[in-house]
Amino acid sequence: MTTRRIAHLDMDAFYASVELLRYPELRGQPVVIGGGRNATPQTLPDGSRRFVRLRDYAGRGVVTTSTYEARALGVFSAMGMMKAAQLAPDAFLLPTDFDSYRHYSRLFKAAVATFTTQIENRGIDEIYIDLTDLPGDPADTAARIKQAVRDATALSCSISVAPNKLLAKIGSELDKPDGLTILTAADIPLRIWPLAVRKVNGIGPKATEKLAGIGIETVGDLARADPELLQATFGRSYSAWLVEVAQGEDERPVVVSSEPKSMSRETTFERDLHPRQDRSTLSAAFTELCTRVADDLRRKGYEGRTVGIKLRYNDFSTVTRDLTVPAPTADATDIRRAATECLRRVPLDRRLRLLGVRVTALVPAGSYVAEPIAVQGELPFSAD
DNA sequence: TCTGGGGTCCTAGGACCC
DNA sequence: TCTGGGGTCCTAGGACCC
Repeated sequence: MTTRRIAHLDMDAFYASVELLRYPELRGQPVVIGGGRNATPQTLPDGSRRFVRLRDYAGRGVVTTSTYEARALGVFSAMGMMKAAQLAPDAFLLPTDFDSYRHYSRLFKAAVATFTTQIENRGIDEIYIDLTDLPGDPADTAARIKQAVRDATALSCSISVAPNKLLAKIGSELDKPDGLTILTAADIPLRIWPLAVRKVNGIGPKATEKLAGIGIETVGDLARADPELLQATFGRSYSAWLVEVAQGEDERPVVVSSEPKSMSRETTFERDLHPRQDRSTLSAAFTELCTRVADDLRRKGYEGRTVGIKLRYNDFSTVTRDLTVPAPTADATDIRRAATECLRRVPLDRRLRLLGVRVTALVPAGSYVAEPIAVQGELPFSAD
């Protein structure tokens, strides 16, 4: 078996870096991307721009991303905006502009595609690349890819080349920003084992806490852990995966194409809404969500058979309900009808923070062929 | 003034079928 | 008497990722 050469490419502070292309005067400043439209800078009559400071922002929401200068002040992705404002009141705030980020995402992916078709999308700002069958030194190829991305976008990225996706993903974080990291199996004890388990893609907050509970803080601790104890703590499947992770093992292939499994829209309200007192507001929002999901489905050419809702109450507890309908649909009215059925099965006695609508069990539009309807003679019982 | 929005994958129980 | 077993679908929840 030959050793694979898998690269992970991660754009550096992607959203923030795209914003700095548009607002170069903010370069070198702590900048936070988040906020809604009320974070949009104003252009003054003299042509200069007036930016919103974090301390002036009022509202719900979390930090989407931040520049390295803001991170130095302790402001990271997913942090509540209010907490971020306490840490960095003078930081500049900008609204998220997904259209722009998608544009630059297409540009950098097209640049990489001039090297190979063996690319796996992992969201808007990162990809895996299988370099195994490309001629030449993988480190040299990675350096050329970085340059091609810079030429196409004026943005920097970090790349790691490793024997598998697990290690490549970890590696691209080791030398950020503008990093190029080569990892081999020999690097595992020296460079991987000292890392906190949280650095592993797939070990999140909950697993990190449970691991800490049995004295495991680093990947090295995990490598030395008793497999029986891991199994007792995490179950068979996840513990087996943890054992592989600790050895830097990962056989997952680079998956070049995949079909979407679900499409959804959800919204967090400016203030919590009461199902009765705010009935008309909620109803309008509900219809809007159904319409947007239907539009997404149509635009991308899919239909779905399972319609679901998601409610988040004012205490942040979340419930979901779903309903499978006889034939797939991308129609807003059908979706709303099914979603309304779901709503009937959920307690509506408290204020709602969030409402969401989802369609799953997707098939390409038009591919569905109806099941023949059973005729009476085939029923297992007499109809009369 | 805690805690977004769009996803994937996994688990687990019950229904239902053979 | 004592309680098959495998497979799939549906539903609900949760962990995790970007």
